[in-house]
Amino acid sequence: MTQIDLSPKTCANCPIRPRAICSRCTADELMELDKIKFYKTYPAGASVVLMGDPMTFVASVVSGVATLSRSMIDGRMQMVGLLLPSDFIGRPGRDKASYDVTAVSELTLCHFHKKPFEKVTHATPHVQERLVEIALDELDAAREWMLLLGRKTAREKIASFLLICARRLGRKEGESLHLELPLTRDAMSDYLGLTIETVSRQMAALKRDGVLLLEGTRKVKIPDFSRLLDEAGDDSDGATLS
Amino acid sequence: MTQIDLSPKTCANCPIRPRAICSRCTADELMELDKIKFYKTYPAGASVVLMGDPMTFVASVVSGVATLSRSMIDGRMQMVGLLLPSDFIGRPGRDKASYDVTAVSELTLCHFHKKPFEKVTHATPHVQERLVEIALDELDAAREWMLLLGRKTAREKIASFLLICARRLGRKEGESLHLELPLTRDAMSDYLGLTIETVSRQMAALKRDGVLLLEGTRKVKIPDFSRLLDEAGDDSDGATLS
DNA sequence: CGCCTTCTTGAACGGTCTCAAGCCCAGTGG
DNA sequence: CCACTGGGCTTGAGACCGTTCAAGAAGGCG
Repeated sequence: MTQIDLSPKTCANCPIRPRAICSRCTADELMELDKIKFYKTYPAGASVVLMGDPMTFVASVVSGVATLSRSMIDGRMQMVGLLLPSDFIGRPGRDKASYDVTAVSELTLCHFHKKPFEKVTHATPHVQERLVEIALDELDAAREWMLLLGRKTAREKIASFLLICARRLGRKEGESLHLELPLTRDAMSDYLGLTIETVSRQMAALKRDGVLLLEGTRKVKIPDFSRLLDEAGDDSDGATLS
Repeated sequence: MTQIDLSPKTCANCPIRPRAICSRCTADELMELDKIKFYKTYPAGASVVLMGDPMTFVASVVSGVATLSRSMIDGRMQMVGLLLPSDFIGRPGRDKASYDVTAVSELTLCHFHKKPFEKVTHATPHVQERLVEIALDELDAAREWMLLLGRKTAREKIASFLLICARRLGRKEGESLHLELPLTRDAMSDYLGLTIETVSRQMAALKRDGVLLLEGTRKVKIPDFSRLLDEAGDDSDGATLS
């Protein structure tokens, strides 16, 4: 989980450029952004911001995994977003955080001070444009998740989660698909609106039924991808893998 | 529910201007938009678009209520958005509908042909800017809803729904707050991730406990707003009413 | 009036949660 | 080497909340 990247951090060799907020930027625009950016690495488990905190920056995930979550006064919590490399954190035009952001693995962010970022935003339509796309993509993901939370069974929820992970993190090896889960069972339960016990039981059930193989608790093999699709209950949105 | 508006439909007397996609536009920009817009009214119950349909337009809700929903092959469905006047439908840059859009009351939309709208979007930063805001607001609402779907009890779900309705549709009359529910029990159940029976039972329970009064099935009085806030389980986000 | 549709109410079932142990494994210290 | 510890995970038994199935009430409208 703890990968050490010794290469210098510059826009030129940035691994997330193709999908990030700056993907459409010209060389000139990149230089503008470059002036106001800074990198920071958080250890696993660290809190990046807490709901209600003043937000003085926006950022892109460069490496690692973070979660967005909301919680109720009595402690119940629901994860509302999973942030993987290239995902964007923060909202221009709002000065208080609407969610808790937590690093679940070692996490490196590319920060922009918010005020200057907003200026750049107004001046460069390419950033604004990409921001609309990102926001609308996240909106689609959130709504997909609403269907999962409101209507899917525990088993379908687990299968859907594996599907999402497989699409973004999986690697084909021969016939089957390998992936390493980015979350603990506990975090999975927060994501899926379940308890940790139910997550554990359903993982066991899917294993028993041959939908997946487990190596340890995090490494998963999917022998038959279409089987997983069925289990997730989605009306197959094509795209076997990116 | 069926209001007939005989006034001529023009941007000049548009009731939703302050919040709509065009709210920031200058007179010149409005004229550009005016060229590519057209109004259309749908009867209650009509389908506006179905998931997967080609989307040739985007639109704003002028009057009436519409819902966004997704459904699974076996018929389970989850509402993922409630569209009230001034809300925006559609997504520039995508040509297939991601959800079903349904009119739940008589519904009037202000349509823009998508292609020309996208051009205007690129040319006028004010529209782009407002689009980012709208998308991010919807994202916040969707994530709030995820907390509700994943973690709240049936009773809390009903109370939260009433709260949302009260905030956007309620009118103070003396001490108490009056509002007319925009949805049937059935649509409420789709929204809240419940069954219609549970909705009915919990409405009855809230009535029994004095949280609300019912006149018929749609007209609701809230004698004590802060009581409703408690029942919803939210960490009071201030804003008693608009 | 009868016939819709919408809503309410009741009884039984079942999926998920709660509570409580116990397992596995890595790390630590004797 | 072992014993101990703590975190993450699994497993079991029972309770509970919301669903399912079924019937009936309340309007709206011919």
